Amino acid sequence: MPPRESDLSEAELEVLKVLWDEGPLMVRDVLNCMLKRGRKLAYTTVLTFLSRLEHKGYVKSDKSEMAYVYKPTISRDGVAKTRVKSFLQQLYDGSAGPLVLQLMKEESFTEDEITQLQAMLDNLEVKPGDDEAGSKSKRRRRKS
Amino acid sequence: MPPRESDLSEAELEVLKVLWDEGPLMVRDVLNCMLKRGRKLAYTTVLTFLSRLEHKGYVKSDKSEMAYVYKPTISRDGVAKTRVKSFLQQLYDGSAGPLVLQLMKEESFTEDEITQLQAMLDNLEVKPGDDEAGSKSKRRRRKS
DNA sequence: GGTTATCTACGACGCCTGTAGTAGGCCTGA
DNA sequence: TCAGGCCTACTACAGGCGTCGTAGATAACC
Repeated sequence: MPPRESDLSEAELEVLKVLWDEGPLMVRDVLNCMLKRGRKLAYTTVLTFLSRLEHKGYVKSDKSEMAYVYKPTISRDGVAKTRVKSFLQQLYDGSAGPLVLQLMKEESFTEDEITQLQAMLDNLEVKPGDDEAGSKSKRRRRKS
Repeated sequence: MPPRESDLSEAELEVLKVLWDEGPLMVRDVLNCMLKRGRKLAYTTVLTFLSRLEHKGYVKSDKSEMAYVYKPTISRDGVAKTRVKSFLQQLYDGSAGPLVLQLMKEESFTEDEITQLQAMLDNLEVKPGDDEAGSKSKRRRRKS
């Protein structure tokens, strides 16, 4: 197997984030955003990251006016999904349950998130099939 | 900042997993476990990983009988926590809500997990007006 | 005792990553 | 027209990581 799957490195991800947040940008704009975010680096470093990202297919550049404008080719959500998947695989053998449980135990949530969670849970509990027969004992209350 | 925080690489994590699962082992045993798990590599490669892990302080070795026996110095949970934290930081700016929501949406859970989740949620949802003095944040945690 | 199987210590190598310098091209204002 | 800027292409380099190979020490066996 190849030494390493061509994935996003940490620095590359940061650049992508800027592009997601601020839309298509020229190198200098990306640099400025990074600086604004407390990330100190050189113009050419940013250029390197963008080139590598383009090489890997994560951004596309268009020559417009003076300089190239870079724009992501994948969505933040897409990346998030992929990374969550592989994270899950890495640490929990692919099952989400333990992670969620741990997060619920260790982290905190907004009222809003809690409400949504409750809603999803209600939904989950009723969804796994209409087979009311059998294991209804395990089912928990649904919202009335 | 240093090029990279001295963290666990992917391969090193795999080795650690073996040690967590199987207890203190000698190099050869670790190798055999890895092979059993479908990870093909050379004896010396495993040795390298173990040495690096020891150098980083994640395992300790004791000379017993013929060969060194390696044993983790951190718990699986400890590592999991750290990594979840940094993962959260990387992708969701540190807040767990969005991740949990996404997981709930995309992944599936066992009855048991759902039950536990519900229980935790119930715990989270304290009655209105409780307010543990000076509610500066709208985040909720379980009572500890 | 010589051969064989282990184990450990070192070194090596190529790829990836973070970070940047340099050189050459093009635009612009004096 | 020339100096000063800004832009891109190319090169570099050190350190981490995945993967081993080799050589010396040690134990075990015939």
